[in-house]
Amino acid sequence: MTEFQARVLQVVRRVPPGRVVSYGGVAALMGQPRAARGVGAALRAVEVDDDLPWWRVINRNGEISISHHSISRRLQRELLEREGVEFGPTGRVDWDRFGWDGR
DNA sequence: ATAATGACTGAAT
DNA sequence: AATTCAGCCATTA
Repeated sequence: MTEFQARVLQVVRRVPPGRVVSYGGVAALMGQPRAARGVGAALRAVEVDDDLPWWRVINRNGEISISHHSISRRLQRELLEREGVEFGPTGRVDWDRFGWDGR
């Protein structure tokens, strides 16, 4: 577990149920606003435990960002909808309604 | 130490 | 509004 990964998890763990945050958002909350890609790399590498709501992290366009050949992609949307997050006709989440700013 | 790889983004088209 | 491009960055080989 790298130092960077630990800081990422620290932020992701604070995202409330029914809300979503972008990779860049997590990066910003860590005080490293340009590390959006690094956040993705960390979530890919880290071993997910029960206390890590990884599914509440999506890309800036409000879309799920896991590559299409991944099983988790379908799962992520299901987990989000289960907590009340709605996807529009284009399969995108509205930031004004479900976005989390860190408070 | 180097290079390749994407769960990224903002600006330009 | 949708696509393209060029930086950015932690991981991994």
